[in-house]
Amino acid sequence: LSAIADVTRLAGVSTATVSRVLSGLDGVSPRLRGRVLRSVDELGYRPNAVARSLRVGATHTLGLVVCDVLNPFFTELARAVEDEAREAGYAVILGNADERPERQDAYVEALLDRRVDGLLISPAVKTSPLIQTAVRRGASIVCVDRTVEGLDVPTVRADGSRSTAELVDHLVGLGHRRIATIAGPQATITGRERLVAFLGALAAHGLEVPEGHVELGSFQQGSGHAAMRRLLTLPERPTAVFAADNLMALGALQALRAAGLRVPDDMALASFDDSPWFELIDPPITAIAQPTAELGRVAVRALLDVLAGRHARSRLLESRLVVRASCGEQVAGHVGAGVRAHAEQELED
Amino acid sequence: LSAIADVTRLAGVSTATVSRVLSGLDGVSPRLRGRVLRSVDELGYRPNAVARSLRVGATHTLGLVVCDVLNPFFTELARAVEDEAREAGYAVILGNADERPERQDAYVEALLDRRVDGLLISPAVKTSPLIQTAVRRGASIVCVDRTVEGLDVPTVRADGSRSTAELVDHLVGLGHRRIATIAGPQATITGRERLVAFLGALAAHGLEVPEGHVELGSFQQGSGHAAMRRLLTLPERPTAVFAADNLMALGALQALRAAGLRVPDDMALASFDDSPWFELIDPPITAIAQPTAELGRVAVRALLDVLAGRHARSRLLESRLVVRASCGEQVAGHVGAGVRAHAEQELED
DNA sequence: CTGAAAGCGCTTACAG
DNA sequence: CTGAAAGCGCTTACAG
Repeated sequence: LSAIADVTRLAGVSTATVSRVLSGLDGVSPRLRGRVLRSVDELGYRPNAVARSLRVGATHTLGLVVCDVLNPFFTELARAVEDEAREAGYAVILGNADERPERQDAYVEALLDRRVDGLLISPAVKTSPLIQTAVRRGASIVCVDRTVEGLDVPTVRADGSRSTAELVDHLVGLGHRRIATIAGPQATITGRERLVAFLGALAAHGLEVPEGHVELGSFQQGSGHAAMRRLLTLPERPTAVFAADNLMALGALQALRAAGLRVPDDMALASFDDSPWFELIDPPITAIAQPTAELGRVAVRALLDVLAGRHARSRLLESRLVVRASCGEQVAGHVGAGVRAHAEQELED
Repeated sequence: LSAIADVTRLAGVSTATVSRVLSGLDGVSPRLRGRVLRSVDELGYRPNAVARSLRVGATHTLGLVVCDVLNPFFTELARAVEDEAREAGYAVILGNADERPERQDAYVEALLDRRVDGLLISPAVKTSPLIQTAVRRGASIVCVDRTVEGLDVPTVRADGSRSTAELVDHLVGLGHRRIATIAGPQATITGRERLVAFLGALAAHGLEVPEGHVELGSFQQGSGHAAMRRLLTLPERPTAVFAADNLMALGALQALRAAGLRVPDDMALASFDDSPWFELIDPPITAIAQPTAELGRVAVRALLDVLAGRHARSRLLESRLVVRASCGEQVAGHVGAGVRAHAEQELED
């Protein structure tokens, strides 16, 4: 691999001139410019971005640490992030926390060591001393989907409360009274928020949640499977289950299939996070759709704002209920009113 | 952010000593070592990996360029790559070619500029002059899933021919005679291989493929949808369709649903690439499963071999047919014989 | 055991 | 318009 010195030698100019030509600065005579360009071409010279980064103090690289790359929600998010970042001239290094705080922290550290210009994190849990001190030391960080408690950084997420309440209305409207949930980890804001909204909405209908009707999962597939299996052994079985994410819904469905139970007759099922597969299941699965790609794009833009020294707002996008058949016969026109497509409101300012 | 100079100042030692302590080299007195460690701790000093990389000529970072991150196959692959790389102390920068050659090349260039130690590529198309010259200039590259023509680098992929032939046997055994395919791009080895195997297997059964029964898709969801719609308008409609990947099968299924057709009675469907959703569809979808995660891990190990100057073999893993109900009533014991779980054979050496 | 110094490959004031 | 030189933050021979 050739270095700038090879070019200077071949072109008979100084490194300053080579650098100026390649940076597109003017103030270089056409003659020298031509010689530089020809030499660069002949050598196939490409500037070393590592050296450049050290010198200019920026890597034009963003870090993205997600909770679980196997979760389609985060896949789609990552894709949008990568897309938006690329358009702005940034590469992105991806880290997968696998829902484990220590792995998340290891990634945050590795990315910061590599001097990424900014970091996009969907924190595995609500607390992270490491992230706290990183921010205090001046790291540019934006949280997406989830927040870290007491951390003063812009956060981009979708509200889950409202659509969860709509979902409960939908279920109750269809006659369900014993509604269970497979909740996410209560150490995450999304897991917590969805459970609180679920319980609150049931209470608003005067419904109590019996012992054992709140299962705590890990947001991963296996935990959804196990939780549904436990729910099925309950003496007073629920008639409907709300899974707090995509992957747990998948696991729950597998458990229902394995038990030979039919949806929605034996058990209604609804999920947070939509999936293109849901409409192909028989019956199609009712779900709450997040504006996933938009979350990613908005988060990147917020991070770019931070990097540019501009003020970046936190943003709370809307999620929306997509009613299909998995909770029972649909009452015509029942839910339409509450549904707004990805409208958005602000958290702060 | 503090630099090594801050530590030397606080600890009253030279940069050499700080560097030695942090690199875990011995030959530093306990007294100085203690002072360095205390100062590092107090400052929260973390060595700048960019500077280190420039000095030692290695970034401990791998690049991964995949065709399409929205494709679950590549998601799972990426996850395995990231996992295996992390265990070896490497971070991975992810690039998404989105099945577009020019975007792939842009990523390859950006990653090489950033001096990744090695590059894992699943090339969007069979030819890439850029990759060719990169290899000639000494870049460490391993191909995964797909190859580049005439490129002499280790390649890790799964054989699709054998299981595709098994699938055709399965279809013919169930009485299908008019079998169509939604093939992948013929400029990719996987797309080509699967189509060639499909046509070959039909020929072995004495079956011809009528005009219009070979649809060419892009490996992406929309193309599967469009292709199935076209197949449905054919005067002599096929009774079975083989989709050359996951996403096109998803699109095809959506088209069948939209047309109100039942699987397998109105149309049998099988797919290359398995999905956890397939067993939840009614009927469960017959598919060819690749050892995806293993492909990723093996590819990383091959790349690490290259980086270590060891010889790395190309590897051809086996894929396997997973018979479910989407092609018709299953004849008991019919396919079992040909099925081997992820056995493997070598391409070279 | 310790430090002064060179050097990785760039960019960018500074001087001419 | 051009180049010599400093410096980004490290590591690593080299000398003592």
